[in-house]
Amino acid sequence: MSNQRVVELPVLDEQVVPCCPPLTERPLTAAEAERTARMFKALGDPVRLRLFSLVASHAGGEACVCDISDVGVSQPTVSHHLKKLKDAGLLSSERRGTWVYYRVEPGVLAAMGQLLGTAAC
Amino acid sequence: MSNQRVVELPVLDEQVVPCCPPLTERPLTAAEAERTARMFKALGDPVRLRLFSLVASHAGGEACVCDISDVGVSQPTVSHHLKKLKDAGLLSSERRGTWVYYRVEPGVLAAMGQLLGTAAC
DNA sequence: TCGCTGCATCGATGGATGTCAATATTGGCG
DNA sequence: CGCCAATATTGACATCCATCGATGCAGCGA
Repeated sequence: MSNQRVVELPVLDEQVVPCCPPLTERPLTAAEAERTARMFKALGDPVRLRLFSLVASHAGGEACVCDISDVGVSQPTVSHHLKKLKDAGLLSSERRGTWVYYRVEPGVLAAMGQLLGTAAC
Repeated sequence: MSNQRVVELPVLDEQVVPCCPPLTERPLTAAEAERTARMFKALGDPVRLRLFSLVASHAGGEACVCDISDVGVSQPTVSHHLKKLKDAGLLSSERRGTWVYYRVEPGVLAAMGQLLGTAAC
């Protein structure tokens, strides 16, 4: 690292939570819509929505895959959907021994709530 | 089905706004997830999300199709997406003369906000 | 080291979906 | 009535996506 200017790195950390003003405030730009739609799309499947709510409502803020696998589809399918939720920035995962734990990425619920204009306490 | 027990008909009138407790409170049932996912799915396309935000943020609470058609796709595609948003219960439409006006179905934003747990002022 | 369990990845497949051009429909206006 | 503008519908097409069985891989315990 020969660069001595220490920038605040605003760089990478803007893709997870950070989206947009309320939908009712002004029209989304194409780019904003592109990013935001990914989150909605991720929750736009019944199985994924159930998985997400299973994780979100689980005690301790996290859930082992084995705790939430009973949603009526095969194990590979569950794994596939969890990956999608993770790719969309809604969940994160951590392996601990034999098991893998998923938790809701902090801030996501608030961010989506803000989009809907309901976070205006 | 010879059962004569008259149930309260929770049947038809529960499809528009009315969904579920916060995702963080308890896991959604399969049926709840099915209904709810439809809304998220409808917003899970960039073009639809832009159309929705165009309507939602438009002065007067409604927008003529001609006001929101500039989203980079053809006219039939715009019409197609508006129909989907309508079918999902997110928008309603009304024809006035030559033009058709779309508006956000009342309560939807609040309902989705509640799902995300952010309506707890 | 071997085998078992929990989870992820791969490859295939049927069905859903976004898109457009062409066409139909509806209403206003001469 | 006849034409035009604004939307909707139809039909076709390419792509995406949810799903599964088979397989891979990582930890754990015997």
